[in-house]
Amino acid sequence: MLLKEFAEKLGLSQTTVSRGLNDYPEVNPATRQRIRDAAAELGYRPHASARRLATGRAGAVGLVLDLEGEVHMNEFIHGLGHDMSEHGIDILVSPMSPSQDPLTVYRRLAASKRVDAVILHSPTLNDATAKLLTDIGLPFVLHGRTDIGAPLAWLDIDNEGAFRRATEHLLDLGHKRIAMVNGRAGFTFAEHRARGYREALAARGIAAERRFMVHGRFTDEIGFRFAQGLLEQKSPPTAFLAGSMMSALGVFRAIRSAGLSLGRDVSMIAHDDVFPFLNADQMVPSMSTTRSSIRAAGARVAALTLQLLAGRAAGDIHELWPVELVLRESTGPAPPE
Amino acid sequence: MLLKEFAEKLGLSQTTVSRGLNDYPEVNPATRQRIRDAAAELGYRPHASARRLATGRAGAVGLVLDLEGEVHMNEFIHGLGHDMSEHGIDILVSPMSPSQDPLTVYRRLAASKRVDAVILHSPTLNDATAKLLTDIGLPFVLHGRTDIGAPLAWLDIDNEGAFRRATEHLLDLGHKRIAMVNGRAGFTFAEHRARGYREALAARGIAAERRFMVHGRFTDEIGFRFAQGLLEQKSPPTAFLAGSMMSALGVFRAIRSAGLSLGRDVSMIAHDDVFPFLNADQMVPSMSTTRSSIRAAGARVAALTLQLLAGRAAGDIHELWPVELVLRESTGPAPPE
DNA sequence: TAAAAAATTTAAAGCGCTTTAAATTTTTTG
DNA sequence: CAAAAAATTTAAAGCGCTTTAAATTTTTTA
Repeated sequence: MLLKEFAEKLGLSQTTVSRGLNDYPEVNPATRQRIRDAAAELGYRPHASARRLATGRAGAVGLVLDLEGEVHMNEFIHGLGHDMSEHGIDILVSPMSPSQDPLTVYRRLAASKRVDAVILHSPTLNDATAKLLTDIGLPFVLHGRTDIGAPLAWLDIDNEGAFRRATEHLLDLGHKRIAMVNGRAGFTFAEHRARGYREALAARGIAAERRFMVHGRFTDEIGFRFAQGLLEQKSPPTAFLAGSMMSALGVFRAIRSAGLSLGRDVSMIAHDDVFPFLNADQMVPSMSTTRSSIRAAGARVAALTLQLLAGRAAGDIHELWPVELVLRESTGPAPPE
Repeated sequence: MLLKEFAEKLGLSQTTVSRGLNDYPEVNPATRQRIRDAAAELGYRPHASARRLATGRAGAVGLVLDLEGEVHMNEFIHGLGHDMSEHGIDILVSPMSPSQDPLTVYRRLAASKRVDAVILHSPTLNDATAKLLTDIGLPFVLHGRTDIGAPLAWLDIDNEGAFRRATEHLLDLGHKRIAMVNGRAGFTFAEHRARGYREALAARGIAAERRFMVHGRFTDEIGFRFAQGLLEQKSPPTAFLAGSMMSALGVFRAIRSAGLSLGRDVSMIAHDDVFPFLNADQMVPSMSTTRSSIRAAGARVAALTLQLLAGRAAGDIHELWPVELVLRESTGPAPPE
C-alpha cells in the first residue's frame, strides 16, 4: 500500500500521515494514534527508497568483509542487529574476495550514497581504509584502533593489557619459555597483543625469542603446526598464548600428540571471543582465557554508530574495553626443568 | 556528484547519460564510451535511492539470520558476495534474536520494498516463512528444501544420500552400533540426514536405537556430552556420525578422554561444510567426511537468485547437489566384540 | 464575542534518478 | 537533392515519499 491510498483511507492528507508516523510535534496526539493504529493494522510501511530519496538519508550502514574465513564476524553482526533494527537502519554487507580492492568498494558505497556510515573492523596500525573514509567524509566507527593523525570514532578491547596480564600470569607460574600464536602481522590488535607480551617478558628480563611467535589467520591448522614444530625442538615452550579459540584447538592438538598434558606439562591461555559453539569452560581440560565478547562489542558499536549518525562528534567516541583473565585448568605451574 | 552536473560536464542531456550507463541500445556507441570513461574518471555513480525509486527495484536481497551462533552463515555470505556485487545487488542482513518473530521481519522487508527477493536458509519440513513469502509474493530462493505444496526455487545438498552412504560405509566396515549427532529436530536437513541414516541401518536389518541420536545445535559441547554419555554405557557405539565439524571436535574429545583411539577403537564420519579455519584433512587423525562446500552453495544461490529476479520461474529452479564421501583416517574396521 | 494567537492540517514543491513521448540529426532512398 | 526512414538526443513526467510554505481550525485573550 502507498501513502496516497493509506492517507485516503484515513481521510487525512499525506502530509499529516507522514508527520504522524515520523514523530512530528505538530500532529494532534489523537490523530497520531489513529494513524499509528491504522498503519499497524493495515501493515502500511513507507516505501524505503522514496523515503530515503526524500530525506537524503540512506537508512543503512555498510559492513565490508575484507577478510575471508573470519569466524568472528558472525557474532559481531549478531551484536549489531538489535539496535540497528530498532532504529530502522539496514545492515548492508559487502563480502569481498581478497583479490578485490577494499578502497574501491568503499568509494562506490559513498558515491552512490547507499550507506550513511560504515563500520570498519580489523584495522592496521596506519589504516588505508580509515584514511580514505576520512578523506571522502563517509562517517565510520572503527572496531579496533588505528593512527591516521585524525580524530575518529572507535571501540576497542585492551589487547595489550590482556596479553600483558596473561603473560605475567604465566611468568608468575614459573614459565620462562612462552610461545604465542598471534594474528596476522600489521593488524593493530595483533601488534598490541605482541607489545603486551613483549613488555611483560621484558619486565622480567626475558628476551622475546623470534621462534616463539607466529603470525597468521586464526585457524586450527596454524596453531597445530606452530606448536608441533616448537614442541619438537630442544628447549620447547612450557606455555602458549593463543590468539583465538581456533588456534587454541590446534595448539591443544599438538600438545596431546606430543604426548604431553595440557595444564600439567604445558600451559595455555587463549583469547576467547565467546563463540556460542566453542565454550572454553566446557573443554577438557577447561581453558584459561582472556575473554571479551565480540557480540557485545558489536552491540555497542551499533549504538555508537547511531550516536555518530545523530550528530555526536567522531572525536568524542572512544571506548577501550578491559579484558577479563579467566583462569581455568589449562594453566598450571611450569614443570621443573 | 549528481547526474545533472555530470551531464552538463559532458554536454549531454541527463537522459542520454542515464541511458548510456544503463545499456540502452539507442545510444551512439561513441557517446556511450565517452560517458563510461567520464563516469569512471570522475567517479560518478547514480544515487542509489533515486535510481531505486525510479526503477521500482530495490537492488537488494535480504538475508534474515534467525539462528544464533550459526558458524555456517559466514561462509555462505562470502559465497553470495561475488555475483551479487557484480550485478550491483546489495545484501541486506537482518540478524534476529531468537525471541523475535521472523515473519514480522519478512513482512516489514516486503512492505517497505527494501528487497527484491530474500534468501531463506535452514527451512523446516513445512516451513512457515516459506509459506508467508509465497503468500505475500516476495520472491525467494531456498537454501535447503521444504514442502508447502507450492513450487519454489531451491538449492539443497543431498543430505539423505550423504548420510545413507556414510552409514553404509560404516556398516561395511563392520560397525553395528552407530551413533549420530544430528542438527536441530524439525529442520529439513536434519530430518533428511536422519532418514538416510535410518534407511541404511534398516536395509541391513538393524534397528535404530533412540539413545544413538541427539538433536541440537552444532556445538563442540553437545558433541562432547553426547559421545561421553554413550561411551560410558554398556554397549557403546563403535562409530559416530557428526553433523558438523564442530560437533565432531566434541565427539573426538570424548573419545580421547575415554582413552580410546579415533580410527581404531571408534570411527567417525563428520559432515564438513568446508570452513577455512577447520580443515578435516589436517586433523590428527585426519577426518573422514561427507563434504559439501557451503560457500559454493552460497555462490550458486546468488546466481539462482539473480535468475529469479531476471524472470525465471521459481518452479524451474531446483538444484540437488551430491555430497562427496571422503575417507580418511578417522574410519576403520569395527573392533572385534 | 471579535480579534489575535496557537494548534493543526494541507497543497505543492522537490529529492535524483529513469523512461515515455517528442524533437532533432543523420543516413538512406528514389 | 528532397523526402522518407533510421538513428540519436532531449524535454518533461513521474517514481513515493518528506518538508516548506500556506491555509484552516481551534483556543486564548481582551
